[in-house]
Amino acid sequence: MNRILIVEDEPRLASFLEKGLRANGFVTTTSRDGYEATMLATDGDFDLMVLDLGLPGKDGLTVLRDVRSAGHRLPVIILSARDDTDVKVAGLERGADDYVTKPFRFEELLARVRVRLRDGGTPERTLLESGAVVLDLRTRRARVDGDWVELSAREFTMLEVFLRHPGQVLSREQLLSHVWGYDHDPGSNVVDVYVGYLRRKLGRDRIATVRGMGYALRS
Amino acid sequence: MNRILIVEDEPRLASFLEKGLRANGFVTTTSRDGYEATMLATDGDFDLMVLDLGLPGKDGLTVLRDVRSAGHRLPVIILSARDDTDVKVAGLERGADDYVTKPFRFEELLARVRVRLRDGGTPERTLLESGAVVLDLRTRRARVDGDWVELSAREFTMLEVFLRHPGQVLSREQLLSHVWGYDHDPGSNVVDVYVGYLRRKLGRDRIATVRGMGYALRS
DNA sequence: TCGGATCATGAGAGTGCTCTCATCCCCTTC
DNA sequence: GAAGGGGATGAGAGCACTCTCATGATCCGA
Repeated sequence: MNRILIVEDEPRLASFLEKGLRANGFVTTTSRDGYEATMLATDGDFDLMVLDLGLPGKDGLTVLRDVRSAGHRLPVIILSARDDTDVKVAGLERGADDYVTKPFRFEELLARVRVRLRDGGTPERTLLESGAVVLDLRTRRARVDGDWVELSAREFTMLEVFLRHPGQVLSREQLLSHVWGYDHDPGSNVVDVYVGYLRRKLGRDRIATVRGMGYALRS
Repeated sequence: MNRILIVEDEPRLASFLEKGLRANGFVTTTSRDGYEATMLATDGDFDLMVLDLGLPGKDGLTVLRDVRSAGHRLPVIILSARDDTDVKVAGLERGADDYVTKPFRFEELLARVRVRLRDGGTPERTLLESGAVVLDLRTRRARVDGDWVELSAREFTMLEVFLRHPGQVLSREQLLSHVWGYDHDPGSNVVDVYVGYLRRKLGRDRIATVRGMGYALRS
């Protein structure tokens, strides 16, 4: 029986979270105030905190910082609005374990709550990076110079291959087999096309053409 | 430095696996024969085995069974053809840890290899079931009476909600908020439509209509 | 500088997913 | 058995993704 602290000021969303988590067997306590939330998280024995960043009064990130600096290691999942991307990154760097972007499906939150309660110690590797390019393996998005970019499935896999072979020149055949599978038509120029797509999204110079050889990610 | 035993008779695929795994820092040994493979897996100190089911001579499943009955717990990832579904299930039940369906992208295999090498003890929960319906959380497919069914993202989430609330009657509002999010238009009949899609795929009688209340999964 | 090889890219076809809308069906109740 | 409400479903719009093809641009060696 896991205890979850919900920190959310908007009544409709708070109730949505309470109902959903309780229906799934969790015990919840809700606070709509940053100061109270800090006390509860510090004093009470909660197993996890769901924390909205957009609180009036004491800000969510401040709550997080205070709880952490009091030495508490309980897992924290942040709820943030879709567009404050810098805040999100800052949240993760300052000690949040995960985040969900509003508006979200309940099952999405639930899955992350379960993950964080399951493996107490193992923080999953969700970020791959090289230079100014960061790839979030979970959300399938990339961050380039601080801006988030949405990627399609193919684009994502291709960038993942580049990031897992940093600086290396990858031939079209290698990319084909890694991204498309081992029995794909070798006459296709689909690799070129997707390099083009990635360049459009990541920036022109991020992927270098090595004439006669293939492509390489610049770092 | 992890050692991987590749058991694959088709030269092209064997080479594809060798190259890919080596490029990612693994040490590989390849065997194209079931008898030799059993010996290697039993004697040698491998950290993981990639095992093709479609071997000539001694069959892959037999290899797996023999290795297991010799008391070895090394992680085994099975490669199987797309359509022998019963074999696949049987493989998992007889002691394989994971499987990949041919033809596969290399990154897919790689991800699973990494997972199996990371958490030595924790078998991830990847199957949800109720009665004759089994949902594979990883591949986003459902098995109904032994047949695999492909699901779209929405269909998948919806079935997941049903399976996580076994036998329970779920209102349209509950389904809307769980599957579509908390701020979705309540006047939509999209829930009805997706129940229809699921029925088409799972079988007419799998989801019961409770007039005036909502829907429930039959078990 | 010229020409061929190599690469880049716009256009567009095909597909699957999601959702709305309107109509049809069926169940219940009187 | 008729009426009304709730549910089922076909049609189709809109969209994103994937990939091919053809053309245009660029590079590089002779």
